[in-house]
Amino acid sequence: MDVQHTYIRNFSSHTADTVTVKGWVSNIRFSKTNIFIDFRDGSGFCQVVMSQDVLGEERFEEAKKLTRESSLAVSGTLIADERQLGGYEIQANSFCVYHIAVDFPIKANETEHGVRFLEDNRHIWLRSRRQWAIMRVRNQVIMGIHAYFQDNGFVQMDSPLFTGNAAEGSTTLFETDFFGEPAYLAQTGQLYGEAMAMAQGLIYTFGPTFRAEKSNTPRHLAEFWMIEPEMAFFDNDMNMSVIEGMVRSVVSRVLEKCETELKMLDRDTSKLQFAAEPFPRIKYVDAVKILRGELEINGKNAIALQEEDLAHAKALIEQHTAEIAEREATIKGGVKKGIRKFNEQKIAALQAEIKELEEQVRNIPNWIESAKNFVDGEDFGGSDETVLTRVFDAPVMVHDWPAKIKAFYMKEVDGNPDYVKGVDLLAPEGFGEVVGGSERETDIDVLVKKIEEHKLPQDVFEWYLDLRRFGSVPHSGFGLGLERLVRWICNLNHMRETIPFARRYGRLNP
RNA sequence: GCCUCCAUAGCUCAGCUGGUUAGAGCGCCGGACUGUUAAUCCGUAGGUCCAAGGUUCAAGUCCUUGUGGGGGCGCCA
Repeated sequence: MDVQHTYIRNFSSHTADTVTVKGWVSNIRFSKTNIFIDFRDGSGFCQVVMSQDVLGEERFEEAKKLTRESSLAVSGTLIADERQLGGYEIQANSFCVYHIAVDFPIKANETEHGVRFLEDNRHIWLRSRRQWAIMRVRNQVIMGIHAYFQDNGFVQMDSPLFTGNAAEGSTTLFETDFFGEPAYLAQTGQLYGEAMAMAQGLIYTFGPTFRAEKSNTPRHLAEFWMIEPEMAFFDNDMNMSVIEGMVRSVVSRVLEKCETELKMLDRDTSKLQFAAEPFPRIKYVDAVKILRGELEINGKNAIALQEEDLAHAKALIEQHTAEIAEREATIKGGVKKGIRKFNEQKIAALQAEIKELEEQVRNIPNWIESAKNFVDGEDFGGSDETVLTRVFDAPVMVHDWPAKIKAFYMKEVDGNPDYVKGVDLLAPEGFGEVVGGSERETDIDVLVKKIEEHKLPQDVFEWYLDLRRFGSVPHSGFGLGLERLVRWICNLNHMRETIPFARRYGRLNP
């Protein structure tokens, strides 16, 4: 690629003294003879200094007209400076303005805005540091997934987005008009993936998926990107090995390639460094026992841990409240403005934290009740996943689920047809289900029986049944939610930040 | 779909049991100062208090309905 200017990310390999960069003003500070610009060019961030001494009075006056998000090209001397983010600073010799931006609505500190305002302004919110970092991580997650599968001999396939029927019969689908016939936007490509796996052996899909449920939660989108590998001659244990291998590979790639981004996101990366031993694999029946506090893991009791968390949250609230009172007393005592401001900021931060803690104090008792009274045979709720994963340090794989709460195509556990060989990967820190998969039923008679039991129309599955008529083999696969993985790795409290333009219940624009 | 909280300046919020002319911080604009890091200091401008109806001598504040939003639950990747 041949370009005339330099990208900030390439500064470390840049040899000449002078550079030309093209980009935008992220933030700007004026002093009498210097202007300091937080400059961004898409590839990174760098401080640009414009001095009256260097530029001359006339050009310096021009530079004073720059505003946040104005666009410009700058040529100048590249100076290594450890104090600056990225380790460099540019002393400008000349500059050329493309456009002066007027009244950019988003503040330099995006956390001062409400979520509604930011999402309404998503098209320009994407420019903020935090969103820049998230999108960079997302990019590495995507490339990491491709790399893992490609390196292991998988073939990428695209499954259709229009389907003539609801595949699993359970979820609500978006209906569209397909030349006069009703058609639905795909909620999964799995059945097509199975067909392709019988042709290519190892395949994976990577594409958009649509769910029309009116889910209004931080972990649901109406349009999201799903990765669905399907492996011929793989049983569910091998399936779990693939899940673990892929997740480890992607997470370590992000840790390696996105150090700056994760730092910008203030991510505690120790939580993403898993021990060498395999991710715990626990059967559903044992997960239920752990949840009810009847089974301990490494001396950890799930219910007791929640009670500890609750007590801890309460103690922290008291501690913060005391600190706020103390700081308020300091302010009332009459202090210099700088000190007053400093204390006011601390108080605001503490109050925000208290708000979150109070949310926990409200929620945890419900979670404990829900976990204690969990009914064997039911599906886990969001809070149950949080309580369950709390006793582990790594992601957990829960397998061998009750047949009645899982899809028709899952293979029965040998000698125990009430359970099926499904597996869910639950991420730690309350992020919940990231992967759902299973070994598929291979016996056509069992499959036909299951289709009947699930009250699904057999005729639309005839092509799928053909896969069992001609060389049926054991095979497995899973679905990975890209945005859920990004959310967990970046430690985001909502899915709306994991994708450039979120499409979810109540949000279609911009 | 259910539970719960909320809607006040461009943005984030305060406004107590109803009581004269509705406040702050940030941003904008003007000025001062300054190798600055969310710069700092001084000043100006900026409001149909979500909508409709009701209670009252008096409503940003209380009641009803509607609309929009946050958080939790369900459905799941």
